[in-house]
Amino acid sequence: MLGDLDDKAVPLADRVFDTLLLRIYAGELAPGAVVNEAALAEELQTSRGPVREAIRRLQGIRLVTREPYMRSRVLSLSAEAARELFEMRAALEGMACRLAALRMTDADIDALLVALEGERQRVESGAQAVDAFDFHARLVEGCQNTMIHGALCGDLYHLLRMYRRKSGAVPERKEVAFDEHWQIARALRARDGELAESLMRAHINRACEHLFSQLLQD
Amino acid sequence: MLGDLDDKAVPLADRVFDTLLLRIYAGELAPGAVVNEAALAEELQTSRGPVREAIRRLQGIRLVTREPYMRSRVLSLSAEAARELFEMRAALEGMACRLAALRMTDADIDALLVALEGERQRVESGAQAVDAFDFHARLVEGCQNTMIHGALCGDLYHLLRMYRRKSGAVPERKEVAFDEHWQIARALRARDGELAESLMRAHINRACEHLFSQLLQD
DNA sequence: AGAGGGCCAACTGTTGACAGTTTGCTTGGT
DNA sequence: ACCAAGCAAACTGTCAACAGTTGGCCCTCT
Repeated sequence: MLGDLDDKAVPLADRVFDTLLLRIYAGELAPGAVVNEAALAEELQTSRGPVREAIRRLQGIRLVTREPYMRSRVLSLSAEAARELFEMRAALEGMACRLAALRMTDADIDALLVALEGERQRVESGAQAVDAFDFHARLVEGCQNTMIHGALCGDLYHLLRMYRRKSGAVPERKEVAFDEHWQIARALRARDGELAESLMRAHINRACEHLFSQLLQD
Repeated sequence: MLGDLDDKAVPLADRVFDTLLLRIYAGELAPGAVVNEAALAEELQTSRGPVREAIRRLQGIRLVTREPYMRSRVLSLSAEAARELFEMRAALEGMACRLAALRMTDADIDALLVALEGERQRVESGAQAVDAFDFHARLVEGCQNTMIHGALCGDLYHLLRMYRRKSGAVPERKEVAFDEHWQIARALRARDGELAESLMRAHINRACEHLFSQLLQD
């Protein structure tokens, strides 16, 4: 009863969901690929029930298509959908930024600035920056709106990752992104929500254009 | 082969989903009420499979809580969650408005103005305005972003309906709402996305405050 | 009488079999 | 060679039984 601490029962469907999400991230389930309940069930050593449930959840967050009786496929990425994704992100993350400027504590903002400075040194020293520190995530948490947080860090983030993967790993935008982050942080410090929002929107628009330029090289 | 046009097979799970959604709307499944798979299955003359799937979909759009092995309940409404909902709506619908100002055709905007004028006459003549004409829905379609459209007319709309129900039927805000709609439409006509967005945000904020004043009367 | 622990009922999670629909291949006709 | 109808395999949807977990009831002990 001492080494038996895994007493939190995790439903199979949840684990299958995580597995499929990882496979989509890894490109193992590439965009457009069919998602077969029976095949996955056999491969993952389970029955079709949990697999079906996991697929339905993926359909719920739009990572997999759904059409009754027709086999579902991993979402295929289009430039049009990417545009929509970034427009939605600009709307939500801009608002998150505005709210964060009103609601984050001084201590939180200071901590953010410190982390940003650490990031700068890491980038300058040429070390491969660990992505562990995520400026955007901290900001979105700072807005104190779980609904916006859930949308940005959930559904939208999954989609964004798919596009990032498609256009190859992030190539040399770290320095310019850092400057833009720094500007936003200063707006937060000045409690200027209006400015913070428009800076964040511009930042996201530039990221969008950058991704498009990568995308159109095919 | 002529009267046999219902050849679209509709899965049971979909119909159960619609049924449950309607029951939540109607208050038959009130906020906080437990949602029992077996009981619903028996009542709806089906097995637990489709019912389970429908519940999982409701959980996906946050209308029902989810916690493994624990009975799920219809979301209970809080003032905090209402604030978050309106903040998110302001972000998305504001952006939709801005984009619509850029993308709607002149014809579409004219049609919107005509419909708005018809609405005005209907309101002035005292006739119970049919809610069929929805200014917001038209606008959101005009932004040509299916992702934002899906979020606003899907998940968020379901939640909004629950709050509207809780605070009783819309009491006398039709005229003032009409004026605000008119202002927004004029901004669209002038192709002023910036103005249209801020007008829409203000409009939503006022609706939010109005709902809060109703809500706090308990 | 109140607190703590163990049992039972009800519910959720999982499984394998069965039913209905789609898809692509085959087959016959032109 | 091409097209259409039809057939068969594969897949999704549905079901009923079984396994695992939770929450409340009752019983005991202090």
